[in-house]
Amino acid sequence: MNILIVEDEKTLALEMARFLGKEGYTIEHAWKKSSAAEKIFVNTYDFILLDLGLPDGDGFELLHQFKQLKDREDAVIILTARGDVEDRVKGLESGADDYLPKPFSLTELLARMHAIIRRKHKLEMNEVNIHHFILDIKNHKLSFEGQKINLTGKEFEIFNYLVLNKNRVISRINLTEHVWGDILEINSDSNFVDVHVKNLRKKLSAHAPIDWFETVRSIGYRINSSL
Amino acid sequence: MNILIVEDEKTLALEMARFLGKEGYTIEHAWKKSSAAEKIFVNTYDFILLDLGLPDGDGFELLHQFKQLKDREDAVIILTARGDVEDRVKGLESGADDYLPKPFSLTELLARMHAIIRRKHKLEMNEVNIHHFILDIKNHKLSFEGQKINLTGKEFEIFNYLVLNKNRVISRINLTEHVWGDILEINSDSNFVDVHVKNLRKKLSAHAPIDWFETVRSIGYRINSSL
DNA sequence: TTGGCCTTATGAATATTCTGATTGTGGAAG
DNA sequence: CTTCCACAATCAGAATATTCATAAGGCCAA
Repeated sequence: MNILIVEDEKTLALEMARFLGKEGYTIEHAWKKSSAAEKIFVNTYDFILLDLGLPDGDGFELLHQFKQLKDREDAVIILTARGDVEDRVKGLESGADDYLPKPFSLTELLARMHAIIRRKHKLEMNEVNIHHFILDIKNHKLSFEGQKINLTGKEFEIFNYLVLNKNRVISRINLTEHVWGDILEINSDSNFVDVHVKNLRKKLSAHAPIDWFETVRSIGYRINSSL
Repeated sequence: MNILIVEDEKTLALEMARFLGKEGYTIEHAWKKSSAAEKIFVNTYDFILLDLGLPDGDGFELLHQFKQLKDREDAVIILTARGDVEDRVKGLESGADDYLPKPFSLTELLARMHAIIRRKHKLEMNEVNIHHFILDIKNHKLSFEGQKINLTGKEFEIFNYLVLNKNRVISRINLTEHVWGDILEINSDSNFVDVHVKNLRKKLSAHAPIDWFETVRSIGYRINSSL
């Protein structure tokens, strides 16, 4: 999953990036409203972590601009100084998904993010069940009938993304965007996605047939919930 | 589906082409108003993505010219710099189907396109029901009473195009244009359309009679919604 | 420095598309 | 009613495109 951190306080931003990076998220920064706007218009993110007090403008304006965009799924979490009850209300009314008063613990941020994922995908827990495989989003674990399956970082991210978007075709480009983030140059006719998918499939199919994990030729991949 | 990209900024144009290409669309470019006009008069497209600021003229003029043509179904999406509220209003009044302020994310462009398809064909979702076959346009999936049917790319495109234009006769040329795009050189004394139609029919008729999938002799094909 | 992971490179395997020849068919002309 | 012809359908194999599989090299974190 890819995240945009909009935060001018660099120490905090780096700390967040480091922490979330270790959790397997792909991070991008923006220090100012202007650069944040550019990024938001051009890319899509799974999460936008938005500080309201930016050097060159109000974060609310940015949120407002973002909300004008249609068909966007990005979850927005507002970060701001404690006690601004005004802000909190205003933020949520403006369409933010959650609000986190500063200072906050990174653990709490993560918990909120997980909660949002649950909500968005209508999950009871931070687990998804696919054909008897159990994907534990929170703990980055995958198991099959109690048996643990060790996936590498990229493998997990790919599986995670495909499972959360089950029954939809996910193009390689889309997958790349969300798993690798911005890195895709215009060139990049590499096959790293295919390689990871192949390794992932190998690990999965060691436990059970995975005919529900389809290749959609010349487009991408799709995981079907029902066969 | 075939798309005409009218955009002079080549980096952006190529990026769009690459992205949409990988999503299964057939792409054509035009860098200038003049060449765009030529193409628009000669061919028909499913989508025309129109940048307003062209080197040799105003994109509006082009849009205007296009709107003079009758019996054209091409959807037009205007691309222009953010904040040009004038342009926005003018564009939509001139008969564009949607408006996308630059910069934009490719994912969003795709979402808009799907939305337009839905709107044009009065669909609730990106699905069409034909005689108990369910065609899932967005996810490149076809099924019959729960049973999945595997179509190749061309087969899917053909079926898709015929179904969206059901109850109309579609000539081979028309079909070729939309499925294959510009590629048809003077060569095409071949019967590749027939071959794909035949294969498609075979896969369909394995599930149910398809007397609603007619051949109109010396013209082309037609799919009837009611029998 | 080591071990695991990610990426690149390459060729094999597979699926799809196209070609060209051949057979089948509707319907107009006689 | 039959014949004939242009067009459509069918078929199999060649050409192409895409994906899968394997392995090696590089990078990063411990």
